[in-house]
Parts: sequence; C-alpha cells; structure tokens
Amino acid sequence: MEFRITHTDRNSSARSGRLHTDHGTFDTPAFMPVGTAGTVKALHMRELREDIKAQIILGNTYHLFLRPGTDIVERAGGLHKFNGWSGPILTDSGGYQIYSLAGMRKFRENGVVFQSHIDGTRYLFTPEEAVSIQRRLGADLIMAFDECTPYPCDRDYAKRSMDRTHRWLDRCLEQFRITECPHGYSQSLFPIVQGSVFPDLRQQSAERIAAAGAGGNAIGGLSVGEPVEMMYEMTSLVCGILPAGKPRYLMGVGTPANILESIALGIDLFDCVIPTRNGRNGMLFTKKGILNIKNEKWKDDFSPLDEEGEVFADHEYSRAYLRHLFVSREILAAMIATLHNLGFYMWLLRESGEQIRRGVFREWKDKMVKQLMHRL
RNA sequence: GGGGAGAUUCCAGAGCGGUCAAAUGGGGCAGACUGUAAAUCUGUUGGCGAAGCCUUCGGAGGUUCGAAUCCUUCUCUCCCCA
Repeated sequence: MEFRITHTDRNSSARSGRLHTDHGTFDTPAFMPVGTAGTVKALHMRELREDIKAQIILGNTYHLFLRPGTDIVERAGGLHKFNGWSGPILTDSGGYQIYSLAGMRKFRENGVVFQSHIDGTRYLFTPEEAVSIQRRLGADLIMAFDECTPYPCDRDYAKRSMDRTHRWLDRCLEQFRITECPHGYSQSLFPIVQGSVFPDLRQQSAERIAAAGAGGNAIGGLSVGEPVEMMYEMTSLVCGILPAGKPRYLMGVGTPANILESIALGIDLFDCVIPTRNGRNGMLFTKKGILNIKNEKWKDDFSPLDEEGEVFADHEYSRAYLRHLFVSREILAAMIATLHNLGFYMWLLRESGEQIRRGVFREWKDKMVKQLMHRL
C-alpha cells in the first residue's frame, strides 16, 4: 500500500491524495460503502462499479467468519474473487460487532468470547485470530482487533479498555509480521485509536498508534452516541498527532455533514451504514437536504428523484414512484434508494476532493453543511 | 316459503352489565437508524384539551344507579333447507 497527499486545503486541515493497493488506486478523501456480508446490500457489483463509481468497499470479518466461513472465502481465492469486486477492499476486524453484540460477550486479556448471532455457538476471537482470518479473506486493508468502547463510559473503563486494545495491537502486528496473504498480494494493517471521549486518553492512544508506524491509521470508538461536538473535538485532537503522511480513517462516520466536518479536520477515509441502511428505510440524502421518501407529501410529486443527482436512478424514477415502491414494500425501493444514496455520497466525496484541490474546501464545506442537514 | 347466524372505532376482528374511546392484526400517519444480528425498529391512529370534558359499538325505543354488552322492534347482510 502506498499513500501520497497531493493537495491540502488553504483554510482547514483537509487534504486530498491517492492511495494505491494491489487491487487498484483511489482518490482520497474517500467513502467506502459497507458490504458487511460480502455484499453492499441491494446492489450489484456492476452498479457499484459503473453507476456509483465506488472505489473501495468494506467487508466484515465477523460476518464472513460465521458465514460462509473463512475457509470458503479462502478457497474461492479470497473475498475479491468470491464476491466479484476486483477493486480495493477493507475488512473490519470484528471489534465493532462484538461491541454491538453487547450482552453476549466476555472480554479477557487473551481475546473476546462471544456467541454467534446466527446459531448461538460460542467463539473466542483473539488478536492473532482476527489477523489470520483477515489474511485469509484477503482484503487489501485490514484492521487491528480492538474494543470499541461504548458511550457513555467512565474514564476508568475507557483507560483499561484502551490499554488492552494497545496490547492487542502489538499481538496483531506480530501476527501480521509472521503471516502473509495466501492469495499472493500485499495487505496493510491499520491500528485503531481508542480513548472514548477523554482528551488525555485519546492523546495517549494516538501517540501509541502513531508510534506503531503502520501504513495507515484509524480512529474508532466515535459516533457511538456522543454529542457530535465531542466527536469533532476528539477527531481533531487525534488528527493532530497521527502522522500527516499516512491515511487517516474515521471508522463508522457518518452523515454527509459529519463527513465534511471530519474531512476539514484531516480525515481521508470513511465508512458508514447510513447511506445504505437508512436508504433502505426510506431516508434519502441530497444536496438540498434530507428527505423521508415515505412521507405522504411525496405521493404525487412526479419530479425526478433527484434532479441534481448523478446516478441513472435519480432521473429514471420520480419521488412519487419511489414512495409508492416503499409503501408497497417492493424490493426495488431498497435498490433505488441505495443507488441514490451511495451515488450521492460518492459525489460528495469527489466534490470534496475537487474543492480541496482548489484550496477552497473550508468555504465550500461551511456553506454545504447547513444545506445538507436541512429537512425537505 | 321454512330454519339459523350476524351488524363494533379506516378495514378485519375481540369484547358480551361497570376496570371500554373499546384487545389484537392490517392499513394510515410520523419518528429513529453513524466500523450493518436491520428490506428493521418505535410511536401514534374519534374530537378538543393540563387534569378533564364531549360524540361513538346498524336505526328507534326500553330495562338499569350504570348498556357495545340485557329486552322490544325496525332495517340490512350472510348461511342452510325447500
């Protein structure tokens, strides 16, 4: 993996660059559509590639490990071959799943014991295991095994959890060092900053993660319920410590406005379920704001879904029609909404890059954020 | 022509003397969703309103302190036998 920053914004910490992997190169800042179980729900890879123009997608260690099983994906020749996405892929380590499976998990120094949400089978995930599985799945970018600290969370717990995540990181790095991708291409391991919403912990963690010298770094444990101001504060603090020349990945963020604000703080990579999940639930994002397509007010709005949209679905279907599909619970509703939302997110990130290259991202962002949050 | 069953709030369908503005489901309306156990979940659904009040359970009468619930009658539906 190689990363090069090509431009920086004049009045913010935003930067644009290019990231190279063995499966292709893409521009940053970038958004990675979430394809948990090896599929970005409701979309064909062809749509992802040709219509949405996604450059990198995400997969999930936890889900793929449980089903179909690491072995199957490995035998298929790795995740790229298995799901037909030949571009770059990042896999999450499963740390977040174990966090969101609260209630049936047990943390030990060695790892986490948890129960499968599918059949209740108990498993032990260790840092070594998380890395080995990701080696075999074969994503280009893989994540260290961490604990995503819940919010709210007391300082004492946040510190203990963070320290354990740091110890786990050493084990991940060691496992990464002594193994290789069975599919013959190179992978890069990103460590994850934790520390909840405590500035001193975040600082410690960022310093520790920076010292690991990885090819790229991630910020985790945010957008888990804390006020957005806190999220920005932590992000800003951590970005100031993580090496400037390495890509910074803010995990799980976020809304269009969250993304623009975070780009301004120096973030390069994002992933979030919002465009896909909220899309399937009827929430659409546009340049002019957010709309709930299920609302009665769209029932006879025969104008295009999004006249400023760049995806074919934005012009081929009307709001009234999409509302009808949602109300009728038609499968096409989820497909169109996902296409639209991801198309919009891709535009947002592309445009951000463009504004950074012109040096006026800050001004553009300030103007956009308000619009983006407007409810239509 | 004879015998039987039933009419409940948008719909279906409980309730069968007070705790009923009326279960439950559907439909409608609205909200939530941030490293996806989610094509999911939540709220609301007679009218005004803070407690409370007012109009509702096919129509009209009646019994009762009190009726969606009991009686009489009318209207209408459905089923069976001729």
